[in-house]
Amino acid sequence: MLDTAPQTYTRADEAFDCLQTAIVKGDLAPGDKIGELDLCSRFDLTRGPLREALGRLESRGLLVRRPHAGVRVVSLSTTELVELYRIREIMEGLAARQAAERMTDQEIADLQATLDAHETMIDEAHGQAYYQAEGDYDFHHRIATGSRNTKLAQMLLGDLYYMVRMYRYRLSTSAGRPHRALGEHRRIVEAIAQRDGELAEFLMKRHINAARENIEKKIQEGVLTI
Amino acid sequence: MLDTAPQTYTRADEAFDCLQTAIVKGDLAPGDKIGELDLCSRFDLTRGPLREALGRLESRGLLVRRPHAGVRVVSLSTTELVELYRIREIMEGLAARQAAERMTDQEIADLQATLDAHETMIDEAHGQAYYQAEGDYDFHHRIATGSRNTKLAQMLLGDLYYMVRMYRYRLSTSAGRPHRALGEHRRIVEAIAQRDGELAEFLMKRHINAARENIEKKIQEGVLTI
DNA sequence: AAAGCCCGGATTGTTGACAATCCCGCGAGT
DNA sequence: ACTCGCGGGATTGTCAACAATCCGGGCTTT
Repeated sequence: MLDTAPQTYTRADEAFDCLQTAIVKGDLAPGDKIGELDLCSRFDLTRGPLREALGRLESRGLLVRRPHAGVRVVSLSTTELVELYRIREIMEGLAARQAAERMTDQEIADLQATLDAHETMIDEAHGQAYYQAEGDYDFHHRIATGSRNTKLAQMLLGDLYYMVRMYRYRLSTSAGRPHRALGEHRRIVEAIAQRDGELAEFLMKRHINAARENIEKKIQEGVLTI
Repeated sequence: MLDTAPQTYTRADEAFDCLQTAIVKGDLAPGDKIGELDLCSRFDLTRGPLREALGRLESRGLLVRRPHAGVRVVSLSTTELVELYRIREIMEGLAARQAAERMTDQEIADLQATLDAHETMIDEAHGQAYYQAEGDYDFHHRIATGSRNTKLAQMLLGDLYYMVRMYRYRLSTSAGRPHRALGEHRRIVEAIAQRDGELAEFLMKRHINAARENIEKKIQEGVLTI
């Protein structure tokens, strides 16, 4: 047999995925105290694998656990959310630079095609910010893996993105930003296509910085309450 | 009773700490395949808490696990080790900048005192690189926490440092570097004391960059074989 | 009346046994 | 002789019961 790929999928992995998506989608809101038995019945699991999954999620910072006192979904303060974007800024900047140096021509072509798809999606669905959010995630995902930096991709994809997405559904990317963000994406890809790592890094950092300022503005306006 | 502090220390935490230090100290070498029962008897644990700890360590990237096939200590390639330093460079740079903006005067004074202690330690123990390594860890540790950036500190202290320390004992910080490194530390602290975040970031990035070049040189010389 | 203490109930942490899966050495076939 | 397939054995994944610890309501006390 030549199915070297999927190995097997253990119950703990299942529990991990279920919980992670539940947290990201907002089914488990930040600050919620969640009982182990509740989770077991909800996802049809037993406590063994569940506890292993809880350990992993705690280690990634999505859950906080106090011994004998239960486990809660992490609740970021506004300053912590902003700090998260400061980290994203530098890490994605590095990813963009290394992606410009290392992505294959095929990967770059795919990336451009992805942006085209996003553009039609945005044009078709006015204000349907959901697709934009998913598209944005896809874009950053490809660059992270394109960096060929294992640990960097792991930290971005495994830690930061889930935490960002968990808070993003609340502010439902503001009206004007999708078009502007798409333009920024385009210019980043251009820099990558020209193998200009320095420029790609600069543009990516500015892109994330703009997103951060957007969020800070919303917080100050009181639109975004955490 | 007013012992609000230590809560309780669960067996899984114990397992986690034991394994982590065993990996960092080299008792469990990279690439080793480790059986669960071996670990249980070695640390006097049972498999439940152990598996939870394994999950956490896997999530942090210190272990790799294949379902039904056992768990191995992660083994970094030379390029992955170098990439790790690229990540450290930008993250510690950010930490230094934010530390310059946010550390208290008391913390800065303590940091300077720490450096004085390191200096006497280095002078006393010629070539005893171990203390230098620990001192270096202490220095970076203080700056990470001084950044007041929760997630950043968590990523540095929880993920990157353990991985770096795990490989550091092999190259036993080269002869000339301790003094030079101490000088670099001193200048970083000066910048922090003057609240010059930009300079602190620049100096820290250059400091880590030098460490990376040092390692790359060793690898090319064939001294450091992974 | 407000604050502090204590106890019962529920939840978490831990354990040992059971079932499913993979690795390794052996034999058969080419 | 080398490759391929196949059990036996060991190891991992999973489960359900046991023990330890924390939270909330009622009571006493000042």
